[in-house]
Amino acid sequence: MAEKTKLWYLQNFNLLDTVDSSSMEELDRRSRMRKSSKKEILYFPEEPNRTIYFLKEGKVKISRVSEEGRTTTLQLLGPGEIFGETSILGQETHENIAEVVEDAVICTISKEMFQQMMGMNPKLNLQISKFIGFRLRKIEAHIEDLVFKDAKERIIAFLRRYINTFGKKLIDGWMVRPFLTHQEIADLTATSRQTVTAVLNEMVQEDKVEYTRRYFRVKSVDWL
Amino acid sequence: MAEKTKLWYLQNFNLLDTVDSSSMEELDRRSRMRKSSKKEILYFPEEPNRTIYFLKEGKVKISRVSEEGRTTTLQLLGPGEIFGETSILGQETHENIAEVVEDAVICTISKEMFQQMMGMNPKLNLQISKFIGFRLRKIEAHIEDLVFKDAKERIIAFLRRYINTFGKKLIDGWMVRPFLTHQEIADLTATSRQTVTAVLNEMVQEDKVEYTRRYFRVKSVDWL
DNA sequence: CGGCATGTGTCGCTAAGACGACAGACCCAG
DNA sequence: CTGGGTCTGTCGTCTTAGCGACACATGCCG
Repeated sequence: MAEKTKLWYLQNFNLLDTVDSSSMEELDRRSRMRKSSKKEILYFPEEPNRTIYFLKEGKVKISRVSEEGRTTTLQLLGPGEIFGETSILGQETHENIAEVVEDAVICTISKEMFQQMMGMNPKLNLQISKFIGFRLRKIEAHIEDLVFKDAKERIIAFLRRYINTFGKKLIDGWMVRPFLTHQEIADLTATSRQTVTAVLNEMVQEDKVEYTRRYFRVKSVDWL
Repeated sequence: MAEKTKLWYLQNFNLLDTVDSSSMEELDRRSRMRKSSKKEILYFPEEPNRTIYFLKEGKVKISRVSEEGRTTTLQLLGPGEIFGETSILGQETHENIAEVVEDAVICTISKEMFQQMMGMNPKLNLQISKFIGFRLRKIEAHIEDLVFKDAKERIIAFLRRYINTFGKKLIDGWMVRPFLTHQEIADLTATSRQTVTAVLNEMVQEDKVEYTRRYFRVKSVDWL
């Protein structure tokens, strides 16, 4: 099951790879590219939602802030992912915040143009459907984590995903760089900064892991 | 904001209403209808996912069970709603359990047929997109509740939604029937049965609410 | 109509984990 | 190279809510 999902994911990871070259060119023509640096906010809740974003480089986080000011991060996105896809699902205003967390290169295209392209290109249409299905599953898995896992398990599950998505495999383990702050991990896992610190250090004690502010290293290959 | 969502929801509530009559007939021809009684399971996790379900009457719950046997309910669906829509989003096996919780009348159609119809009918296509967007928002709101609200707030928020969706307005309040068991509410809100009992009785103390095993009544119109 | 299964009400215990506080480390900008 | 802002490590405290236990109510079915 895990195997299957992984394969499926890899096959479908980069939406744009599977689009035929003529559409690809059209997309290229019709979209705009820009660079955004860390801390830039791409959209806020309540803002009109008329654009699809393709993240080429960097990282973007999608999050929510409660009325009392608490923050939770719904997703951390890397190169090859898209976001703002709810605009093509009839959602007229944003409900989340999109913030660049690592200097990014982003392509944008208006939902109208994109919908037009989808209409002419069944393959693209299919890809987008699959992508949305994938996102739905991801969100439901997030709920499952929140309900069934305790804080420590959530943090570890997140680290696994993070390493798998953004890390590099070494002979003797895995490495990710740059690493996140404890607060960022806390927001991603709905825990507190202090708990993240504690769990991380416990893993260091157990000699499973090593980290500084710059990198995070897993000392075993099969920690997955 | 809440107003808008409500309106939007009502406009789009019954997917089938907005489909033009020729497609409607076709759908009617191609789908199968059946009755299912309480406790019947429509699908389990891991089962192949090749069908769209239209719930005409009754209630169905979509839930998950953890490895340790804990249960959480992701959604409680009523007449006019559809489920199993992930089949058209490329999800090949189910990840949730669909169980009838109130005797139901359900139409089913194979995903292939439905996709074919969607291809020929842009209006239907649009409706389904909106529906999926709506579902996505609902799930994200669920996460927000889990992260930001405490047990009591989640229970109350759920009761509001439940009353709004399934209740009838009275001169002096609202009424729903039949009512859920405390355990069912607990599963829906990721709390424990005892906590639900406590919260419910606290509301009875405060004279806001009245209930038996058969019905639940809110004693004020503006409890919404 | 009586008994058994299922649901409710209420305790008291316990643990998880949030939070504030504060010291010390780190790191970049000036 | 140094100082201030940010991040980390560690305590102790406090609250929330889950859980087991058990008595009682309800109601369904034979």
